[in-house]
Amino acid sequence: MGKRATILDVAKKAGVSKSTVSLVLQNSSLVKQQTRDQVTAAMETLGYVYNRSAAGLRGAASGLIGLIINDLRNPFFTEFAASAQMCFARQGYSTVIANTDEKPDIQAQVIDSMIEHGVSAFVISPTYGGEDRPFDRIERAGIPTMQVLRQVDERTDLFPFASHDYTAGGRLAGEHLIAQGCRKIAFVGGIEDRPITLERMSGYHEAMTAGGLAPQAFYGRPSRAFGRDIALHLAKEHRDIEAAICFSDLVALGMLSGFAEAGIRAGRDFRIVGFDDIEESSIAYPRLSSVRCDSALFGQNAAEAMLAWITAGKRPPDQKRYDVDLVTRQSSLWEERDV
Amino acid sequence: MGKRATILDVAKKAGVSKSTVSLVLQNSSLVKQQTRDQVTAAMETLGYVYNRSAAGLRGAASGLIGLIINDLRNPFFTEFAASAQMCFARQGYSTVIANTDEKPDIQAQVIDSMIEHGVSAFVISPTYGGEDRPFDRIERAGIPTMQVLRQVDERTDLFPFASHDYTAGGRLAGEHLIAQGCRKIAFVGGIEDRPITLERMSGYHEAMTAGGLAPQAFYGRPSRAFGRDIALHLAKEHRDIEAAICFSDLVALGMLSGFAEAGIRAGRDFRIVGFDDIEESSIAYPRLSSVRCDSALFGQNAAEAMLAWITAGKRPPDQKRYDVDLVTRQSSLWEERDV
DNA sequence: CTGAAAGCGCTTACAG
DNA sequence: CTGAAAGCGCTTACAG
Repeated sequence: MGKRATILDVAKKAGVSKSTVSLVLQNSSLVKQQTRDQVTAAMETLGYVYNRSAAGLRGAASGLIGLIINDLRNPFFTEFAASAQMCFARQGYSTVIANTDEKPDIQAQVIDSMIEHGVSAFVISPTYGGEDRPFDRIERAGIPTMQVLRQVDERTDLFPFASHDYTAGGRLAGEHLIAQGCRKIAFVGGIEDRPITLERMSGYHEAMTAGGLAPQAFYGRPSRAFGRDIALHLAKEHRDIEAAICFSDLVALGMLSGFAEAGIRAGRDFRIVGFDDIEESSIAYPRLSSVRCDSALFGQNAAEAMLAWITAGKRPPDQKRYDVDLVTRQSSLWEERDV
Repeated sequence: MGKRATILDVAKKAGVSKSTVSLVLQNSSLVKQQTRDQVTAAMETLGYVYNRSAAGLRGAASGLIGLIINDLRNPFFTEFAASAQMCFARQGYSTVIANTDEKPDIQAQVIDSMIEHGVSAFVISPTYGGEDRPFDRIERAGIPTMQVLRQVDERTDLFPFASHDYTAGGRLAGEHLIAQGCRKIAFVGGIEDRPITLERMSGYHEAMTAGGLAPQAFYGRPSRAFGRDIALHLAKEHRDIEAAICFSDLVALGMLSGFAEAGIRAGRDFRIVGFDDIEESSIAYPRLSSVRCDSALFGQNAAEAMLAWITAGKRPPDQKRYDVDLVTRQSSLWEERDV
């Protein structure tokens, strides 16, 4: 295989100095086109590949973005991560991704490791819990960092936060179900007292209060399995409840499955609205109504915000909430023509 | 924020030479415990972080693994990627992940970029198609590389291939449905003529031939949407077909949804077996029978094989097929007690 | 067990 | 527009 070619080899081949080669690499306008072409040709024939370690040592940006996700298996986060990664890739940035699986110690380890690798920026959907403040290491390293989807560090002036306007989403869902004539509407899923749960519920509370109705919550893991279980539970013990706003589509899809099992017709006997609008929701049966938080778009927005920060120095605002909207489908407004 | 501490600072603080600090970093046994402790303490108080760029320049392994996935949004691959990444992380390796979205040009770009970053190894679930052989750049760079789940380069002596024993899985599924008394059994989903489709079908063909039955295939994208559409199609045009083996669980889950919509009771009126056994299958309604290809375990196995290669020089075998088994659930063997 | 020295492949002022 | 020189923070023989 031989040794990898260096800029010195390229310089010799092209008949210029190595500084010139370096300048070509930076796309500097100091080099005239003809020289540039010679150098490029030499790189081509030598099979030269840029050595980023060497560049990094001398102070150049690594072109590596650290993307840390609390639960990469959840399609909501997968979609976000994949979209952000592809947006970074289009701009020539590579993305180091790590799944922390909601474990603070893994998150701490992964952050340290990425700092060692010299990531130019962090985008983190963090894990809750853990002893010390997880971002302190990052702060010391002075690496631009955005927290997304979950805010765990209050210093948003240091670590700007971006998420969806969940409160508005919960309100839209609540108002919609009330407009459908539902009175007993439950909120299903989400870990009690977590910020996201509180946000998603707060809009629901507002809508219920405005309608003079009493809210009611069934907390639990935001998983299909929980949704299924709660549907079976409601079918047995709470036949009075007419509708549910779910913490996430995963929960809602699980409820769809559970109601099917219990012989209850979702959309008719029981109305359901999910949260997130993942791809599956639009083809489930019945089609699932959901508060759309466009993950793909959000991933792209977050990536672009970060790129603007590290390339143009434009720090994102401390807090940014992206709009959501309600997509109504069969599960909350069955009509005969849908059959 | 000040400048980041270097080994020189640590050495001064600990009252040793910088070589000693470096040795401590390598966990060398040449340094006695007391010295090691002093150095470690100095690193602690200085907030020293290891600079991998510098180390990489001097020839040390980067500790970076390149993981390239053709479709990161598909839970089958997400599960694999997340599991492999976490396995690498446990051994102190960071993982650069890229989703190629089945696009050969993105794959080529991503490979180049990762080579620049000096990844120590590649694990690739490649994209089909594209002009030139995508692995040639890797070969020149001499980076250990495994192709997983899809074989696109015939040189498995250079790029060992690991996957599941799909043929056996198809056979198990076929034999099972025949044993259930089905005669007209279709194969649904998968792009025609792709190696994986051929593998998954071949076992089905074997089983059908052995049973004196005629195979029949409906090709298509391995998505929920396709499964839903084909179920609606079968319900209208092919009421004679009694059962289906699906290319993937995604297709099978889509069929479940489509049959529910068409008023056909999956598991009773029509039997279905999926492929992959993703998490959702065990809680879908009806519970989906599936050929289990344990993605999480496979991801771990692949990661461990790669780690053995780069740390102990043990190259994986040219071809490795991991066993699969059939998990039978309601969708293929409904019985009254299941109700 | 520890220290002094060279060098990995780049980038960055500084001259010319 | 291009060249010579220094140096980024490590690792690696080589002495001691």
